[in-house]
Amino acid sequence: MKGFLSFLILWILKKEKMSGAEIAKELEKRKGHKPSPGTLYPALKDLREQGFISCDKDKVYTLTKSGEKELESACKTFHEIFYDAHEMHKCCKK
Amino acid sequence: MKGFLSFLILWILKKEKMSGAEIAKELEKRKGHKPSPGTLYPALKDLREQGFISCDKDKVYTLTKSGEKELESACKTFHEIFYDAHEMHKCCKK
DNA sequence: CCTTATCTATCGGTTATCCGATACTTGGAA
DNA sequence: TTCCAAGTATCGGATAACCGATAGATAAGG
Repeated sequence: MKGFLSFLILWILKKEKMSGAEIAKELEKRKGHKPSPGTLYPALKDLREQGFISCDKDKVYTLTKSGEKELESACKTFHEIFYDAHEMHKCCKK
Repeated sequence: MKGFLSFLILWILKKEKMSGAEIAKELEKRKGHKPSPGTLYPALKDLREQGFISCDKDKVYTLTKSGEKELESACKTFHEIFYDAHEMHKCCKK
C-alpha cells in the first residue's frame, strides 16, 4: 500500500462500496479538499493491481477479502503509531 | 509542518522534552524502527527554523508556545481526517 | 444523431519524504 | 592527553506522493 491516501480509501470502502466520484467526495469531507483525479485514480489503480479492491462494470469499487486483510494490518500499524490519538483530541479541543 | 514525522515529533515533545536520541527511541517504539539520522535531524532543523521547537545547550529539544499552537491545529486536522479512528481499533483487533 | 456534462483514466513533472554515507562534536575512560 | 563511543548534524540521491492538464468513455437531453 502506498500511503495514507490508500489507507483511507480502503477504510472508506470497508464501510460502503462506492464509485470514484463518491470516494472523492468522502475524502473531501475528511481532508477539506477533493483529491485531484491525478491523485485518486492512480491510487485506485494501484490498489486494484494489488488485489485489495475490485471494480465492477458500473465502476463501483469494492473491498476484496485480501483488501480487508490488508486494512486490518494497516489499522494495527496505525494504532501502534497513534495509540494515544484520544489524547490528541483533548489537545485540539481546548 | 512537513508530514507525519514532524507531527509525531511535536506530539512526543509535548509530553516531555528530550534529546534527539531519545526522540529516535520514542519513534522506534511507535513505528517499529528508528528513523535514520538523515531523517530525524533535518526534521528537527525544520521545526526549529519554524520556531515550533527550541534546543538548549545540552541539545534537549522543547516545544515552544508557537509549537503548541501548531500542534493543536495539527491535532484538529488529524481528527477531522481520522475522526473514526476508534472504529479502526476494533477492525484490527478481530 | 449531436451536444454537453460528468465520470474515469493517464501522463509528465514537481515536490515532499526519507535514507545511507559521511563527518563533526562531546564526554568519559584509559 | 589520547582514544573511543555515542550523539548530533549535513549532504546528495532515490523514491513516494501528489497535482494539473489532458483525453477517452458514458449517459441524458435536445
